[in-house]
Amino acid sequence: MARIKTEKNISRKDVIVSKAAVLFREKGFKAASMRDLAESVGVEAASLYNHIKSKIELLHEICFGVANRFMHNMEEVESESISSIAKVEKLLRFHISEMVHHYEAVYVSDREWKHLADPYLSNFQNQRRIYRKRFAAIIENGIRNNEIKKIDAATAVLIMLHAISGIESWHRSIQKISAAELEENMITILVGGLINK
Amino acid sequence: MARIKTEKNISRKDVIVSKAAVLFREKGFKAASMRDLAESVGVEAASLYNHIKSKIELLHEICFGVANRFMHNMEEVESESISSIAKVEKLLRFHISEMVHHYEAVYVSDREWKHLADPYLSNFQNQRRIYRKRFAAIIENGIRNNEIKKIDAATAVLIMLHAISGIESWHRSIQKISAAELEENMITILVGGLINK
DNA sequence: AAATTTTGCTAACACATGTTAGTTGTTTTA
DNA sequence: TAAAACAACTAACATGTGTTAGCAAAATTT
Repeated sequence: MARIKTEKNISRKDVIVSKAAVLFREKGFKAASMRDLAESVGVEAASLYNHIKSKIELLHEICFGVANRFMHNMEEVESESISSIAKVEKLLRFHISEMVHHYEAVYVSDREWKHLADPYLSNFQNQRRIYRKRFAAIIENGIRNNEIKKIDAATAVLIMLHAISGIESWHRSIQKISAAELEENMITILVGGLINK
Repeated sequence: MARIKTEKNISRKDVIVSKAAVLFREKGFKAASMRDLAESVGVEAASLYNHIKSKIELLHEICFGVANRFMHNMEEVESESISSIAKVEKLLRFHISEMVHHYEAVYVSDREWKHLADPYLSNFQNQRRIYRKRFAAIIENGIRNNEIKKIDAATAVLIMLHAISGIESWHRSIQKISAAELEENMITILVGGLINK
């Protein structure tokens, strides 16, 4: 009867959620079974239910954990008194950093949220829509004061957010450039495409 | 005993594959059941097997159909005698157009290929890697003759391909800008970020 | 019109899945 | 150290899954 190992301030539930993120990223939410997860945790499937309510709860935890971090950052950036381009750059750098350092959770939140069930699903979609709107508002501000090219702000947001999710391929690639280099390259291309030269 | 309706030159199998693409896009490969598919085709689940070998065969058809179209276009673009930037732009416009007009299939091929089984899986991954390499080679060429900024070509490819997959959000959005407008915006931002001004 | 092929149906199987019940061992608390 | 809480186990269930077998009707070919 080997227990799930935990460190200080990390509950057994946290361990399970984090292993779930790895598994969901690898196989997708539907294809990953509770028995798979149990094996990766080192326990029988039924034992997981001493710590969690259901499989879908794991997806909630992952998705909303990520969404909350992004929302929090958005608030911080909005409140700063810097140029629109600088705000965009800050948001992008945060996205890149999250994708690099919390790869599994961010990836799962990005790709597997469809499997959430209402009311969580609507809630999540709402948060996303609001986030994109606020991102777009920053760009529109930049367009108004001629920092940024006259483009459709919503399209720009869409491009940038999805571009960053491409870091997935970087994660998997064998001969990676460094994370710092990756970040600079992405900023160069993405912000470079916005600036009104 | 109502038959699956077909038009000239469209086999019943084609009808099934195309309905499968819609369903797989909507729910994901694993979550979409053969009974779901049967219903959307207007037939009992078992009847599907008069036309296809297995569920996974549907994914093969979708993924390789898309991959082949892209590979074919790559060959065409490579053979033209135009600038590197013009080649990149042509490739991007093709991607955008495919995403707009064959939304479901392209989306599924992009997101659900993980569920392919070997040897198809390796084959598909290979094709993708090769495609990206050739795309990167075009960019590297552009860097060498100063058309394009000095950036990591692989990162640029990664950004652009993923950026385009963001058209998914455009497809779902309620108040869309026109497809043509979308295309111009994307080209402006993506190619604008590359050009060595 | 007869023969053959195609395409649909019902029924069923074998298997994997998420989850619960009930029990036993292990930690923590009093 | 006894009691209470926690966390693991085995067994099992209900349901959903992809798929096959066998048969009937419709279309196509001869």
